[in-house]
Amino acid sequence: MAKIDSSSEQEGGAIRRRNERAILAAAERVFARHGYRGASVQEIAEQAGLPKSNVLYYMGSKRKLYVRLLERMMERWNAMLDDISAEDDPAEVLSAFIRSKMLMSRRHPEGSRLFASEILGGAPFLQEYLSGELRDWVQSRAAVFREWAERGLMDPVDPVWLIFLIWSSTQHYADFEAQVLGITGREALSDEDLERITEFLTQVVIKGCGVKHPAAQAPSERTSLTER
Amino acid sequence: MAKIDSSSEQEGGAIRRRNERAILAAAERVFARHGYRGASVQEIAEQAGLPKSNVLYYMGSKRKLYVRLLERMMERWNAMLDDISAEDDPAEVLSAFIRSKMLMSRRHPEGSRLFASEILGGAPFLQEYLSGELRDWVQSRAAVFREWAERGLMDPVDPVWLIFLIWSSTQHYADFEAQVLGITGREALSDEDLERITEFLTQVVIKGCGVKHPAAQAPSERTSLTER
DNA sequence: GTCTATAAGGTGATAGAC
DNA sequence: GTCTATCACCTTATAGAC
Repeated sequence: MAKIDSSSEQEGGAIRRRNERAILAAAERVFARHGYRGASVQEIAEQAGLPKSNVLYYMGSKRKLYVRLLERMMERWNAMLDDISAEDDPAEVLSAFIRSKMLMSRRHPEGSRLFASEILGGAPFLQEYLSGELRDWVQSRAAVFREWAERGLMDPVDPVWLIFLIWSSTQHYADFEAQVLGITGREALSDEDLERITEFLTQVVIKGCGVKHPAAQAPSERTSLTER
Repeated sequence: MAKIDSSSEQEGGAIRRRNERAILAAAERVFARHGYRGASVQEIAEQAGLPKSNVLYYMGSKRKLYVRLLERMMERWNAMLDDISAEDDPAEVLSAFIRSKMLMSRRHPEGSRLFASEILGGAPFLQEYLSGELRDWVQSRAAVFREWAERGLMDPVDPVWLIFLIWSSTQHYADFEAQVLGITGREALSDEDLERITEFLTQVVIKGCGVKHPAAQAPSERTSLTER
């Protein structure tokens, strides 16, 4: 994958850094809302408080800007995906997995929607990533889940469908936010709501997959999957 | 307006009906892929095998065409949403719910993605529907779920989060099809795959929410299969 | 570095020929 | 009923003034 130059080094002045940040934030919103084609550089520029040409000057092209946003989102994603091993406790790993995904929906809803929009459109820019890097990640987790099942630590569910279940049910609160708010009649979901939902999803997944709790072991501090 | 009336007194002749069908099918694909703004009437016309002006002649405007597609999808949705009562068996109702949603993803993937795209963009055309009709539907189901919980037929989970869980995890296979195929390395999901996924989701939800099986099992505590 | 002006082409919609 | 020609506008991108 292409590296991400975080734009903060070298010749980037304070102005450039500030403008780029504003453009990226605005672009994430606009692309998330209208998709790649539906988004216009003009609208991005307006939301960033800059003239249109400035956006193209900094980012090169609409396409490059879009790819850069996708890569930034993939980096956030990767930063979250720690390694696990068959020696870890299934309940803890699954719980941390769900929690970190919910946190991702909470902290980067526009990024999540940008990603969703890209997938919805057939993933023209991400097909390589999906069938390469991400597929490998899923397969390695699946192998661990299968070993847990063999050891009788959980039911022999298909690990891939389980991963999709966790992804979809957590991303839902970012991607379908408009629906969630409309149906619940809320203006926004509170931290407390999110906590309740996280607990609900964790319980359903762990209980639903027959995950055994380690008999004599208190839940140890396992913070590698959770942010902060 | 002189109308050539050939063999059909209904609104629109055979040609019109055929063309409208082609336009609706093409438009659903294009809107699903690129969103409302990103879709062009030109592309819809090409995929329908008609000149651009013809699409606008039949449908009035891009906007009307889009709204018509959303309404058609809502109709399909409504046709699926049977009434339930607290007297029904929870396991059966939840199982049927999941199965019908999976079938919806299977039969109308473009419609599902069109809907998803609309929600992703903030649901500008559907806000009324979400906070009105659909909200009422959810609330009435939620009331039934709560009564089941009070009767001890299932765990006291929040019904709304449960409905979102079922929606998200089933729609995932239509909306994120590109991701699912990329990761699984398949060309398409087979009927058998869908059946397995349906069974998996059903099991996780029913077991995860502690839904009791009606006739076969006495309500006494059986801790051999589920904890607590 | 920053922004105005403009190029080259696509957009939704419509008028009017057939 | 059907389709070609056209409208005014908006799109991305660039050239060049300050």
